[in-house]
Amino acid sequence: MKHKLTELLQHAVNTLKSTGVIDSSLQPQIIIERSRDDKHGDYASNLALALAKSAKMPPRQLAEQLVAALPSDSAVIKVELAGPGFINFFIDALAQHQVIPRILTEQAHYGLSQVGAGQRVQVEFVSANPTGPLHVGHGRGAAYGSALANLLAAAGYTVHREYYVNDAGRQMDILATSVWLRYLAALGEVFTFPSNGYKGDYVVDIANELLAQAGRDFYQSIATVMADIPADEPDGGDKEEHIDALIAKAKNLLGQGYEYVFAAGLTSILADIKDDLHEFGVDYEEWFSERSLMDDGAVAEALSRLRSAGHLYDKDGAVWFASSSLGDEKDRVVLRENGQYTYFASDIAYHMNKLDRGFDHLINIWGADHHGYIPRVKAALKALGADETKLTVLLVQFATLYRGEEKVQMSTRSGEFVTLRQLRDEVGKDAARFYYVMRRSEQHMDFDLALATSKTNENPVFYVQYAYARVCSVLRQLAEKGWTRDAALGLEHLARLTETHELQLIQTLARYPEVIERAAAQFEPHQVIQYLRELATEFHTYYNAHQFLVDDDALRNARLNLIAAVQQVLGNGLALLSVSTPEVM
RNA sequence: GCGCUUGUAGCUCAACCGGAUAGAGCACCAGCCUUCUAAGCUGGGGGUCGCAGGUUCGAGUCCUGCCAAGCGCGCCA
Repeated sequence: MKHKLTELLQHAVNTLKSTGVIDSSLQPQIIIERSRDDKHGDYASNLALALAKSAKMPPRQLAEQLVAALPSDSAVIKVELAGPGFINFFIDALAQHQVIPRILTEQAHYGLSQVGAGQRVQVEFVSANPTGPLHVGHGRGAAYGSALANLLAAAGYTVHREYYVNDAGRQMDILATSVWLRYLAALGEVFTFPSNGYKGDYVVDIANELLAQAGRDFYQSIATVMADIPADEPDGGDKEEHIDALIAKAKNLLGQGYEYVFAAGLTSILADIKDDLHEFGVDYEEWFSERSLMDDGAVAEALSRLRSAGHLYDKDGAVWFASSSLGDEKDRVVLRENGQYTYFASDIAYHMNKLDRGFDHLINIWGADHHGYIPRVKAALKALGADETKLTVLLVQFATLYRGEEKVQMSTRSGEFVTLRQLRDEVGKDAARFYYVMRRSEQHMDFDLALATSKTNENPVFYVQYAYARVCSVLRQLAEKGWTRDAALGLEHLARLTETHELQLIQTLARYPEVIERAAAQFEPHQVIQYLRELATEFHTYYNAHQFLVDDDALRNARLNLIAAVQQVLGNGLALLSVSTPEVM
C-alpha cells in the first residue's frame, strides 16, 4: 500500500512538473508514513511540506495542487489536507481486509522481503575467548546477533553467521597452564594456584578429564615446576611475570605435550560454548579459528600487503601500522619486539579473509568496551584498498546485572560470574532472549535476576506467547463444539469484520512486512518485539470485547480467519527471535 | 585530559533516516470471571524529553556548549 501511494504521489509530482507548477528539476523524496492518529486517515505524506521551499509555494497551496493532480485509485476512498500541509490518505476497509487471505496463503512467508536479495552478508557475533563458559554478558550479544541475523535473512539477504574463535594468544596459554596446574594438583601436588590463573571449577573438571584420558603422561613434580619462578603477587611479586614464567615452564617441560594440554582445554570449552549457544537458539554457519590464520600464513600475507602498500614501518624493534594517517588516534604495533603478532595483526588478516570471501557486507557485533578498536580496523580495511563502508560494527552495551538492589560483580578470571547456562536455567531461554532483544542494543540496560526469576509472570514474553496460545485454545474449543473452521466461507464474508477492534487488528497485521523491512534496515530487532507486543495487546483487547465462536456461520468463520492470521503473524515474529510458540499455557 | 555510547513518567524502556496531542510495561488506585484460558481486559493519576543556546514552517530527534553515567585511550585480547 505504501508503494502504491508513493507511485500515486510520484505521478502527481510529474503532472505538476509538466504543467510547470513546479520546477522540473526537482527530485523530491516521497515519504509515506502510517498515520499515528485515526483522524489523520491511514497514511500520510509530508511531501508538500518538504517541497514547499524549493517549489517556492506555501505548503497548503502546494498540497492542494498535488491532491488535484493525484490519479484516482479504487483502494483510496478519501484524500484530505490537514495541518500545515499534510496529505492524508483514507484506505477502503475491504481493500485492507485482503491482508487476511494473503497471510493465510503465504503463512510462514508472510512478511518476508526481497530488499536484500542477491546480497551476501556476514554477521560475526559473540566470538568470546574460549577460556571459560559464556556468561550473561555474552548473552545479550548472542541474542541480539542471532535475532539480527534472522531478521536480515527475512529481509532477503543471504546470511553467514560466524563465530571468531580467539584460540591464539596469551590468554589461551594462561588457560592451558591453569589446566595443567589443576592436573598436577589432582595428582596430589600441593601448591598455591597462581593469582592470575583461571580459577573456575570448569578448569578442575577439564584437568580431571585430562587425567582420566592421559594418565600421568604430563606429570612433573611441583618442585621442578616452581623452580626459578618469580614470586606471585600475594608474595610480593608481579602476577603477570609469575604466570608468564609458568607458561614458559609448561611449554618447556611438556614439549609436544603442551599442545595436547592446550587442546584439551580448548576443545572442552569450545564444545561447551557451542552446546550452550545451541540451547540458547544460536547456531552458526562457521566457527573460524584465529590460529588457522597464523598457521596458513594469512597474517604474514596481510602484513606483507600492508608493507608493500607503504603502511608499515619499524620502530623500537617492533613493526607498526601507520593507522593514524587513516583516521585512527595513533599508530598500532602489529609485530611485537618479541617476534609475536599482536591480536590486531590477526584481526587485520581476518578481515582481509572476510573480504576475500566476497561478502557484500560485513557486520561485527562487539561489546561496547571494544568501541575504541573500530577506527583501527577501518584503517586496516582502507590500507588494504577495501571499501571500509562494507564493514558495520554494531556495539552492544553490557547489561549490568543485579540481584535485587545488589550489583553482581563478574570476572572470568576469578571464576565469579553468572553463566549464560545459569541464566537459562533460572529464567528460561524464551524469557532471556526476549528480555535481551527487547531493548535497543546501544542502550545500557539493567538486568535484575531477582525480578526476572521471581516475577516471571510479568515478563512480556508470556504476554505475547499467551496471545498465541489463546488462538490455539479457541481453535480447540471450536472442535469441542463440533464445528470445523471453514476458511473459504470466512473469506467470503470478511466484510462482516466491521468492529473497531477488528479494523485495528487488520491494520496492524498489514504493517508487519514494513516492520520487518525497517527493523532489518536499521539493524534493530527490538522493533519486532515492540510490534509483537502491540499486536498481542490488540488481540487480547479484541478477545475480551468479542466472542469468536458465535452461532452465525459467516461471522464466526470470518473472525476465525482473522485470529488465525494473528496467530500466524505472532508465530512468524517469534520465530525470528527464536522464541517458542506454546499452544497451551 | 581526549574519544565513543547513553540521558524521556517513581522504576525498566519505546517513539517510523525532523512531523500533527511524546507512548507501553512494572508499581499505585478503582472496576471486570454462570460466556472461547483473568499469564487477560476497562478506567485513573503520573512528563520543564539532563541543562542552555542555535538551525526551520516544525526539534525528544539535527548542530554547538555545559552537566551526569558507562566504557575506552597497552608491544593485552
